[in-house]
Amino acid sequence: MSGARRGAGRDRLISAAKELLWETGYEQMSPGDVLRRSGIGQGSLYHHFEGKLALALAALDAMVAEEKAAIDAVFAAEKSPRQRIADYLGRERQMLRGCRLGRLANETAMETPEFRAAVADYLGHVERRLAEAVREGQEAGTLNRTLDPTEAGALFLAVIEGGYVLARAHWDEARMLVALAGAQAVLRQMSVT
Amino acid sequence: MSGARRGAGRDRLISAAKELLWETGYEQMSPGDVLRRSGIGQGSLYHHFEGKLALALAALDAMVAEEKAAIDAVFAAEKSPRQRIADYLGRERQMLRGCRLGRLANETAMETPEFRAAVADYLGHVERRLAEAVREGQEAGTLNRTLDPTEAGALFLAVIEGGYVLARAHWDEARMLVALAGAQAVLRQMSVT
DNA sequence: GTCTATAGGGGGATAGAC
DNA sequence: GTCTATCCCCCTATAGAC
Repeated sequence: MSGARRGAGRDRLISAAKELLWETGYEQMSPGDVLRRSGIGQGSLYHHFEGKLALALAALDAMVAEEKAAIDAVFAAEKSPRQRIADYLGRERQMLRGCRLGRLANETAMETPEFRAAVADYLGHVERRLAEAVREGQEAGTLNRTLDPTEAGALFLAVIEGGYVLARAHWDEARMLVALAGAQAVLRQMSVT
Repeated sequence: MSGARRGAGRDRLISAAKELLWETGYEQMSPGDVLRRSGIGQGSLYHHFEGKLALALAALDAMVAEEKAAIDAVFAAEKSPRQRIADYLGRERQMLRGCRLGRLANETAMETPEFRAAVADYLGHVERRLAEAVREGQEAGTLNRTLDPTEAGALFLAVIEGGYVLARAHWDEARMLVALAGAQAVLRQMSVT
């Protein structure tokens, strides 16, 4: 009773906000949209949250947790370092929708510290997992040292995030796939065996 | 007189719109903002343009023309292919502001064909220049063939566009610079001499 | 905790004088 | 071609009944 359980209304608001943040971004997401989509009445939003921003931050936190967990599954320790990176690169994606977190990078809401921190948290997590895998592979001798682990991690992540931009700009998944093929070729070049 | 000359008012509106599109994006740019910044009165905007979208498209076209010209200067033919790519990668950038065109990739206005086409035009132009340089270098024997020209062009562009996302997310230019260092290392790996 | 009703403000656009 | 005045709608938030 005491704070452990949260009402279904709150959760439905967060679910709707998560969908809308991905589909339209923060500025474009109006409280009215959230209410219509969640089927919840006007005042309830302001019972559970201080306002639109607080709701978005709650939704963002949930998205970050989900995406970090999905990333950790891709980077499971039992795989070889090279396989982890290959799986991340070749992962299934809804390319035309854009990265759930990265697509928010240009919203004015990024000026809000907690908002920006959530996006940075996710991207930093992926980048660290990538760098970690490269370092491990180099130490094990299965990846060569042509690229610095940190630089390689940033490179691979940037290709993905930039690939989303290309796919959306041309409205064509193939534009991301070409960039991805370049990254995969780089990974092959790094592979020793 | 007959259509050759455009009033100063129109140009000032476009200038203000160009600034605002870069600073805040399209959805966030209100006609009121444009008017305040340009110092022009209410009705004049609708004398020169059908509405906000038409103004933004005119501003976009101007931005694309400017940026393509700047890109063509970077890819001047008298440079070696490798130098052209290196100059593009190492180009001075306002990393925290984001790519003037690429930052619009996630706006809902991208659903408007002319809007999306402008962004795609710029990005396609850069990608072609990059691929062209790689192909030329390979034919001249100064770049090896570890990467396909098309894939390399997409890779380099995606790293830049993704680098902007990383820099903005962490609010730290260094995050883009690390990814860039990775791309530069890849370019070095491709260099024969 | 959820609802309906409502309010203030600004976004996007138009009217019409000068 | 430029200006001021004005309009309608929706965005964000609050009030208060149930």
